[in-house]
Amino acid sequence: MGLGSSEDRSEPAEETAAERRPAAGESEGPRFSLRLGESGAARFGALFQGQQVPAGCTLAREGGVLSGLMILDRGLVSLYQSKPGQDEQMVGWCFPGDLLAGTTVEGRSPVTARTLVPSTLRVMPWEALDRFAQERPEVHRCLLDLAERSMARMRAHLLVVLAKSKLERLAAFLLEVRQHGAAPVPDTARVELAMDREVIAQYLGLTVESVSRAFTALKDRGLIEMEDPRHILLSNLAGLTALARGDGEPGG
Amino acid sequence: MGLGSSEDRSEPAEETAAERRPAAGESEGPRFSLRLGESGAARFGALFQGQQVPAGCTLAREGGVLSGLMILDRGLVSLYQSKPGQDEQMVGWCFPGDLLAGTTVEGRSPVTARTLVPSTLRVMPWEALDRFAQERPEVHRCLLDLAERSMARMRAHLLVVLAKSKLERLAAFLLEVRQHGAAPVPDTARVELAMDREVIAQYLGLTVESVSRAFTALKDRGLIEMEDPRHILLSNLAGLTALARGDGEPGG
DNA sequence: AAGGGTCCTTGACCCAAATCAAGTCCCCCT
DNA sequence: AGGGGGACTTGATTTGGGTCAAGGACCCTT
Repeated sequence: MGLGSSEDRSEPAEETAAERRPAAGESEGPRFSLRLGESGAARFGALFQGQQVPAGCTLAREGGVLSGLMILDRGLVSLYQSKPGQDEQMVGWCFPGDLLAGTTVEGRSPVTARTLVPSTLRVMPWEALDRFAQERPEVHRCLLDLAERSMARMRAHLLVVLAKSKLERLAAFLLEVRQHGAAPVPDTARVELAMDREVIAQYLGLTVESVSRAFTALKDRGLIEMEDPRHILLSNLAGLTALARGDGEPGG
Repeated sequence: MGLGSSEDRSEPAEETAAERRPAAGESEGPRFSLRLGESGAARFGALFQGQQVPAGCTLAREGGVLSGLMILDRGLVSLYQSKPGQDEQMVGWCFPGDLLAGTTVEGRSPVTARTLVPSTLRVMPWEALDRFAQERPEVHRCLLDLAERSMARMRAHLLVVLAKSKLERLAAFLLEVRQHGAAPVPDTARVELAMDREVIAQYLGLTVESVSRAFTALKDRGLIEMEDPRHILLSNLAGLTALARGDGEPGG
């Protein structure tokens, strides 16, 4: 039960740190940048327990105690905040390399975190983190970088939601997914959506119907093609980017 | 010019660190919590240069290099991000105690920061911070706390903007201002707005007209009274809170 | 006191997105 | 293969907030 939350969840496959310890610089290692140098990075990585969890499982609950620092290594996690009264509201996601659970460093999670796809977590219990930090204080600096990354994404999200139309929002969303997706080929303009329309709608501050119409509209404008609802081909990246930035006039 | 940005700005009154060094625990000291213990806090505070800046001056520019860590000690700062094409979009504020400029720790500012009222900044150049951190590595931990605080506020903002109506947004805004205002009396339900309707509108993702109508609507419902546009009496805090949370039905 | 500016409010109208209501497609289950 | 259900799309209608256009209140200047 080394996971961050002690709440109910489907059974994650347990693995020891030793089994998953990466050699320094190996591609299997954690995907966050460490700035600790080779040996430091290897040792930091080794302290993490890698855990695999299935899709749809809750990693942290809003207000719940976290037993350690969690970093997402592979997969996709969505973050929710409860709206008193109604159901919960999605407020963001974690991509591989992100600090989980809204990057609280100790204590209680400010959000509920749930996997959207099967994911791998690296978990470092607080005591281990403290021990490591005494030896390599730069760890905190590096956590700050991760926090900054989260904030940058939140600011971008806020910008989209505050100032953009339905179409612009969806375009921005697709580009964000493409950017942070696992796709290693940078000019591959095909994204796989790990989430359903409902989740996208919540993220963008729209309704499911509006999202669906926005997809259709983008398709009609020749900016995307849909193989199926979850597989989108961004056939006009430049146009999509212009639209997302809000400077592209829909002249037509 | 020890200020964070080397850009043009109105002349801030320069003061030496010595003049403003606070005694440990003195009320004049920096208002952020340090977790460094008394002596540590005092030394950290002493390293900061206190600087006073007038209202309306730009402390950091998006993409601009910051010469040091800035923490807002008194006053109010708004943060903007540029929307390519159009003018800039407000994305948040800093209240006293907040890390400035979206809490980047080194390098370039992700946002433009501008004072809304005359403010006091504490500035720590990077070199001084590094020196201090070698001696007291906990500083980084404490910066992480500040970052977490920023993120919590951003999440709350996102929640408001994603899921709430005009009235709910304004109610949430008023409560936020009350909470973070300088008012020392917790049950005083009177807030002074340091910003005009335009800034409020940008923050809430509305237009000036909608904000104005929302003020009027809150007044008509007996939730607030307006002495003048900048001085609001929250005459029904419970009702306002219920509205902001979205669970209060506007029955009537 | 008159004039002009800025900020705020109000009114009339319009439009983008929400809501309500069917469908359609696809997958899974038996 | 047939049936049921969830996810997605589409259509019709409503509505909340945007837009455009006047006012009003206040301040600052002369």
